[in-house]
Amino acid sequence: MSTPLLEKQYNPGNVEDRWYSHWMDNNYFHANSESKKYPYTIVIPPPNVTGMLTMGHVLNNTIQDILIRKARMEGKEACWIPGTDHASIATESKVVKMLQEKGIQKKDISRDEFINHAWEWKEKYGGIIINQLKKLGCSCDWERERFTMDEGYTKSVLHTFVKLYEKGLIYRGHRLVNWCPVSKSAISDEEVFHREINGHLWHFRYPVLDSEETLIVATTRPETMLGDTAVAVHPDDERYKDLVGKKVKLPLVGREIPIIADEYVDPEFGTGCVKITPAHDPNDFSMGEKHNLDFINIMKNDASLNNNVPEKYQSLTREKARKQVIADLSDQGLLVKTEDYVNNVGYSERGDVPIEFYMSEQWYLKMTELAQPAIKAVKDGKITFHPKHWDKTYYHWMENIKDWCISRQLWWGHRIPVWYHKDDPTNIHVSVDGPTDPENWNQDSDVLDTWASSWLWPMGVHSWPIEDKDLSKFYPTDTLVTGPDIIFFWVARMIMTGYEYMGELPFKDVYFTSILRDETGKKFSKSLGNSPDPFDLFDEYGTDAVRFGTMLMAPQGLDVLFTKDRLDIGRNFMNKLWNACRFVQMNLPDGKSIDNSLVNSELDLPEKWILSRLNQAIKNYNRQLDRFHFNEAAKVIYDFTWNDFCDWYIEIAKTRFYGDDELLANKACAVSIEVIRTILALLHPYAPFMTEELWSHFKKESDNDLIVSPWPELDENFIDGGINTDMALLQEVISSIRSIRSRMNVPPSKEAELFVRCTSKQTKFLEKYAHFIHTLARVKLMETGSNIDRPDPAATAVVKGMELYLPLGGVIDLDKERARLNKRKKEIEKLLIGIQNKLNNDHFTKRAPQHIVDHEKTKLNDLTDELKKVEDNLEIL
RNA sequence: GGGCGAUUAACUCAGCUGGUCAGAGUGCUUCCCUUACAAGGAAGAGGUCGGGAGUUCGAAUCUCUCAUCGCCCA
Repeated sequence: MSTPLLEKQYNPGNVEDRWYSHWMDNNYFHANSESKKYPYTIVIPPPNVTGMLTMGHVLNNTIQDILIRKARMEGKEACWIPGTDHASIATESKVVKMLQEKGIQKKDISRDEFINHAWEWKEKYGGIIINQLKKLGCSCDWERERFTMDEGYTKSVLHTFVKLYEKGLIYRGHRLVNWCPVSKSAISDEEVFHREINGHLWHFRYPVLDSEETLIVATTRPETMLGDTAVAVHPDDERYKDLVGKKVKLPLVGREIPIIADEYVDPEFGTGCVKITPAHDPNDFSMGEKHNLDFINIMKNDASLNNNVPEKYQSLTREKARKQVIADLSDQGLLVKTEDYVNNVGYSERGDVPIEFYMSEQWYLKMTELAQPAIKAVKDGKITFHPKHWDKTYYHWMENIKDWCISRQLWWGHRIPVWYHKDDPTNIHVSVDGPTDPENWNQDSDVLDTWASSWLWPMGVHSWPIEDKDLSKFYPTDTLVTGPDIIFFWVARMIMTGYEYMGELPFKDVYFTSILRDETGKKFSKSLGNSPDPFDLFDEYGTDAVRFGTMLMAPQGLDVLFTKDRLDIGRNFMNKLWNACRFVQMNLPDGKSIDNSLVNSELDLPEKWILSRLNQAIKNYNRQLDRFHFNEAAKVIYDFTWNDFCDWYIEIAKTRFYGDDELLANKACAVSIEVIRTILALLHPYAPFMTEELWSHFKKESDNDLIVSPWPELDENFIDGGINTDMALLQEVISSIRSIRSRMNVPPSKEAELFVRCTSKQTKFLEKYAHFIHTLARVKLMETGSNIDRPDPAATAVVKGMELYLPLGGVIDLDKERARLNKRKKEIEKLLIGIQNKLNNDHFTKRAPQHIVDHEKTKLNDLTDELKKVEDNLEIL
């Protein structure tokens, strides 16, 4: 342990990259599928291949790293499989934009050319987030890194499609989809979010054919009237009963369309008379099917109007078309009124524009059957969600699951493995490798939804569908750590594929992380620009401090209001531990090694106490980690290190180091090192870099690097309630004296005298530890005993029946002293009333457990005694 | 409209199986550059645990209800 002296401050920049390379060079992250060790596996939620590290990634991946590093230290075959996904829509839109900047339009180049550009883009930016994860310290098995468009993974995806198709679960359907006019693709329900928009409700007059009458319809989307094929009223609505079966002449278009009756119409809404546009509204769509109406699609794929509307409106954007329709109806006197109206508009998550409901041919996957085993797995407790309450959200979605539109009108992604015969397009070929005579076939031009590839992740990262050692060793995985926002997209679907293909769950525990928000409660997002760049934070605070600080502030299952000020806690803690180590290192005896076995020799109270507290900390720490309470585990190690070890034990150890008893000093040294080594090991998963650096100064020669050192073992024998009580008494005595000194403004340099009236047992105790009292409270113990007279004037404190007197002569402020004693008196009286009420209650003494009753009795005695002493002292003043 | 969650000190939050004077960090006040650390040390002020009701010998904790805020779904 003759390492160079630590610097006064911890400098993260100097150590982080060095240790990461060292770990990589030693292959510590790699998991061996031949190993006899019990596996512990995590698959990373694959980030978007062209994405950048966000604070959300920091939170999420730190948790995974904590789990995997702990498992590794516990002697498991720890395997954390990293990778990225191809993020079909996101990547394609980035590539389209990049090409546009170069003056290239997507429509002007071939599919192959576009794909080549996309791969170039992926090669250029794809590695960034991986390197960022390395900077964060993630101990992933990089040899196992996967990308969802790797050759093998692609085979898995296509294989799945073929299997599901053959099973009859995949079908092609012509229906309304959520259409994003920006990416010009269908999107799933989950990719649509709703926004409240202050819009209008327009009332139009439609003339009834062969009649003087008119009907008034109300709509929030006037432009769609160009596609109306009916007007509907409620069958029981007396106002319109006579009109049902007649026709209206659609203004602007001139089409004659029927007036139909349907119970779906709400007579209370608007005029009770609604326009029906089956090709552009889901409700109208089903009504169209029911009443056999015409379906007139009036839009192109960018939501501008097509040739199915009068020439005047063709090619107008939907916004312009709306204005024009309103103006024209108004000119013809058919606009009755315009009301303000708040409606909920669906937006495309990716394009951030209102979606259209658009008729198109898409591939769908039937979900109900797949969902059943997945529901059961959670119900039976085979898969546990943390926090638990997410299971309700999960059940609700799963039990009302709808068919999944899995095709996307994009080029970047897994192309659907379906071929249509050139002579007869109804002749379909479905296979992974395609037809043997490809010249006679056209492949479907769509690609699969990205989630239809990432739902295979826990098995697809291996060789599935080929069984091999990796797959059998590392499937199922143990824990999935992800955000609750993708519970449907990803988590639920992985459980389905797990059961469908492996016949087994994909993971046992799912930990849902907090959602990070800024100080004002807004979600961190790129578009708002309110998310700090993690790398600025790493530079400013050190990566370990960011990791630790983030974990400390992330409560389970709640949102986190993130401010970087809160990382100060992390940085200060790292510095504190660094300096505690530095101090111990400075006090190592020159040239001699410390006999570690001294830890097990006969020890004095402070040493026994710190080892007792240490083992309690190990116990609590393990417990909090086992139940995925990462913030509370962080707090356990923080409190122990700072409050017990630094504030008390090290201060006591100083008296050993500066004293003249070499054996005591050596024992204190051995115990300090033992404690430090244990703290470093426990903290390593949270703060891998600094702990490894410190470990290199404190490890025994025979020790491995910390990352592969054993997890600290809990020894319950060290946990000793009696020791804790004794030490608490000593601490209370010292604190009380400090409090008096501070209250009376006694300068720290001045030593005071202390008289104590107490029992002979307490006398023994105080005399035994007089040295600590002297050093830590800066008083000289003068006299103790049952018949000590109170010096006058003196400040007093009552501690567990002991009366402490500090004769401070002129510095005593009698008013302050009286005020304080009175305050204490009131506190005690209030407590006593509470206790007496309990003890006078027969129900309490009869029904409460004996130890609770006994405890109340003890409290009664102690407080009564203290009250008397406080009162006595008040009287003297 | 349905579901989930939150409400504890000035701020941000812990508080597990109901029981041991309701805790932490930050901020605030006072003192201290004491030879590990001023990114530090010592002491201190500050809370009818959102309101109401109930269960219980006993409720921050369990139940109901109301209020406010947030999220998800339709």
